[in-house]
Amino acid sequence: MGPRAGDEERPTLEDVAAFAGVSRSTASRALNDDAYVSAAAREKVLAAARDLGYSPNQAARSLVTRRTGAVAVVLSEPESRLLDDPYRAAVMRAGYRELADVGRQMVLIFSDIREDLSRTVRFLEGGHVDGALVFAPHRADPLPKALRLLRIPVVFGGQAAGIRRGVHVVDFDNEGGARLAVEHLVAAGRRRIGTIAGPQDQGAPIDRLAGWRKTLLDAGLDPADLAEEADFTLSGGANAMSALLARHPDLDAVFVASDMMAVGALRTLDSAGRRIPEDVAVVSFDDNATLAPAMDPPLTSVHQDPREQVHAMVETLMQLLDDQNLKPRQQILPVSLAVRASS
Amino acid sequence: MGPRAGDEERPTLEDVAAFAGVSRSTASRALNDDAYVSAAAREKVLAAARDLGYSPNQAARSLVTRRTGAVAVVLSEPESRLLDDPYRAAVMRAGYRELADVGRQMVLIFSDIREDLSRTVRFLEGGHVDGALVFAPHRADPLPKALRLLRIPVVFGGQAAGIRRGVHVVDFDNEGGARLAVEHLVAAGRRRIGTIAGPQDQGAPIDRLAGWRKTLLDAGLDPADLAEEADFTLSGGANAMSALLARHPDLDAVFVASDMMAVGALRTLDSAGRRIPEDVAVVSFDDNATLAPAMDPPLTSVHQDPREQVHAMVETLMQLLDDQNLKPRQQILPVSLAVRASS
DNA sequence: AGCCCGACTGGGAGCGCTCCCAGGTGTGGC
DNA sequence: GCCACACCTGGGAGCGCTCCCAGTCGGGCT
Repeated sequence: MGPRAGDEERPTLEDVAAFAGVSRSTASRALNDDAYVSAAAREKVLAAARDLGYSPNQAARSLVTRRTGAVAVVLSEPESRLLDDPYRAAVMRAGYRELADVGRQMVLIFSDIREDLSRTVRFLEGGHVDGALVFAPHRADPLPKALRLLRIPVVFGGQAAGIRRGVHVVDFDNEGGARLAVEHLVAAGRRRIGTIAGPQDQGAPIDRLAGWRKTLLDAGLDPADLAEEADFTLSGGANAMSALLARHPDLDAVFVASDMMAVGALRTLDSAGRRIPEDVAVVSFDDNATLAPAMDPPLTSVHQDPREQVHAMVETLMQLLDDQNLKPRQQILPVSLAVRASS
Repeated sequence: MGPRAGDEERPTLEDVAAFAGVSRSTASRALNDDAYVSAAAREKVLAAARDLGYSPNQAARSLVTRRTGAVAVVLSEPESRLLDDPYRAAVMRAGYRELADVGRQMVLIFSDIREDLSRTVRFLEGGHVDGALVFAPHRADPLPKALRLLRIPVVFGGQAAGIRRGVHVVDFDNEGGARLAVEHLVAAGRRRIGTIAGPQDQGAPIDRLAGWRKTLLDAGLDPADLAEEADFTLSGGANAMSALLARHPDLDAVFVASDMMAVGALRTLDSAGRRIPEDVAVVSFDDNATLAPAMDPPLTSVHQDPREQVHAMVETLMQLLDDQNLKPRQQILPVSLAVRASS
């Protein structure tokens, strides 16, 4: 009829009901497998839906149920990160899968740029999604605060540095992981143990640095001047390694706060003629499945499973959807050390 | 009132209208900046919306407009790919940005697994999105066919190998890119030019292999036995390189169908004691911004800009949304050669 | 025989929005 | 002076669905 052919043919629930010879209500009940539908009716409705190629109009449904079936996954990373951060890629992947498993659709949101904040908030407000999983916001990030005002169910992945209370958080034991790494190095007889830390405006890198420092002190070693901050990128790791090496040519081990930076560090060490692990032992963090074991030498790394984190986050969010008043809880997931040839 | 406090406070358009002292219709017009609203009324409505913290209910809106404002980006890649394929990451990023620029929300869909197909189709049918951008489907992929039946506007990114007609496609000149690469090697005096090809069930790798072969023949060189197929992964590239080297120790150049595989090839060549580019020149495809220039030595690579591709796809989709009967068109984007130290 | 209760069904209301249409007001042209 | 035609406004209908409520039917109890 109109300019667009084919569009108006989409059958509605009414059509299905008529075709099956029942009422709209019964058809709805059958399709949503409510109780109180006779087997015969259910059968007829399902057949009708199949024959007509019916699929429910989500807009209409969510208008009345006030549920969309979608969950936002918000990554508030600097632009550059996403391209080369395999951990975030794994998070996305896991988010998609875990949400699909509970019948929810993932809606990805990148919120790294200034202007994106208002867009992000507007989107979240618009009722497009039932809740949100928010990853690794920065300390300066205004997003967490904005989200709390919205009263939209939110679960954070990784500490929102600074905001710890009143929110749901699923994090790894970053400090404990760093401790594992450094204790491993100490046990191997290393004494000049440096670290390449991540950006100190995020929760995880802060905790990893703290873990390194405390463990050194506990072992009676002096951390002074042995830490270098980088930005989680390969080149950042390489540069930080150069700086450390320049300051401490006698360095015999380094704890790197991410696999990606460790790759850069490895490169620098190689150029500087250091043998790994004979001259300098390297332990990193993330234990990315495609990165850590593939390096030369394979990296000893603190293992954390993004899928496990996301799974816990989704679980919490689902509970939150059922009961908005669920009291805020923080889950700290354990990590382990995958020992390989680099240490 | 109900079990969930706070929820029912969300203001509706009616509330805004009442607050502003106008009718619902006028409020709607003001917010959607339709014509025929007095400046005074518009002003009052906007102020009311701001004061009440109003944001429109998308479900209600799209129920009547039959538009959701969302566009699906479908990646039908094997699971492993996504984690280490920086090109796909760039595509996602660009998709997000380009769609945001035209006021659309990106909804990511991974459709690599069997069971996902029906889920994907159901989702696309459910009216969640206005259209879809579908990337690099495999020859065996049933998705393209399913999508055509839906009559949902779709633009393909990269040839849906096999299906070329009747669909909108934005692709790069893969064959031309391979030609550029090989001609560059020939001009540099190379005579034993191998290739590491990508999976031959996808359009792009097929065309790249064809370009390599034809250019060799045109130069009077024999391509026989000099091609090795791999799966676009780092380790796949490394293994393929080993195989090539074993067959042809006198190889003096290799054209690799992706940056990632080239990284693997580089590693193998290095282990085998080959100097690059003195002994073996390497040219790859993708020219990934974070990968190609960062290698040692930096990679000569065929440059293609994912953002440009996505931009063209979004543009086409927008036209398609306006006019469903737009006649199918194929756009082939040009590529160039970024010459660096590896060749 | 009467009654209750559980199983099942259909109609109506309404979610929050956009669009159509009828109506009102002002301005210009004949 | 009146019509034509812009500009602007409000009410009503209705998008497709879910949920509530009334109602029917048939057994098992007292």
